[in-house]
Amino acid sequence: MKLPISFYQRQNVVTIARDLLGKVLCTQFNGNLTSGIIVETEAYSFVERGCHAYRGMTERNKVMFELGGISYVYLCYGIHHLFNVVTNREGKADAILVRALEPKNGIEMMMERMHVKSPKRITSGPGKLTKALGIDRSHNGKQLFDQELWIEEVSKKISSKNIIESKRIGIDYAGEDANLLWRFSVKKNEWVSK
DNA sequence: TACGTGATCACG
DNA sequence: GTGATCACGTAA
Repeated sequence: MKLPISFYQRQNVVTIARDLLGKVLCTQFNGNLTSGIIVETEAYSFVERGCHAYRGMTERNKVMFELGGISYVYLCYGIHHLFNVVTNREGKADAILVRALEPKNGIEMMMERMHVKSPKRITSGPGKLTKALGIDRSHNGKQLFDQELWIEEVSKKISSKNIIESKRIGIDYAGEDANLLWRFSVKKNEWVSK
């Protein structure tokens, strides 16, 4: 079942980042379904320095200010497309970076997109999973309740004792806010990024 | 540890 | 316009 839009429109981005673990991120382009179980996320909120929206709205981050339930995809280091889920109400610019997946459907297609012959660590990192699922900036601002890009709920939920909290990666510029334990990952899951 | 890579942002 | 910066990944 696709997650309802109300899932994304709650106000606590940290809670939603935890809740996303165990959900399934899916894409379907030209009939090719690819998906993976979300095993690592990071929360970002406009109130703290780690967030792109901290200094207000720009051309790049404007979709973060829209009502939750859409994607925010941007190019990082000139090479990698990073996929985020926009949450909260209009004007409250929060988002969750999806950092790693455990591959589920369409593994052959993912290997083809990655130009590799083995699925080993094929979706273990935020730049890699977008490439494996075929996500790029053309999907920025897209509704997460549609035919090409969505997130599904599966029966089993990750219990809180199996969730590891840690500091977010690669935001040294954020000062004290870099110490927030807003990165969440599934304990002992081999697909978590290194 | 070092660096490729190009859009973006804050200057003027 | 321009230059510094960057929510990564790979090689070494």
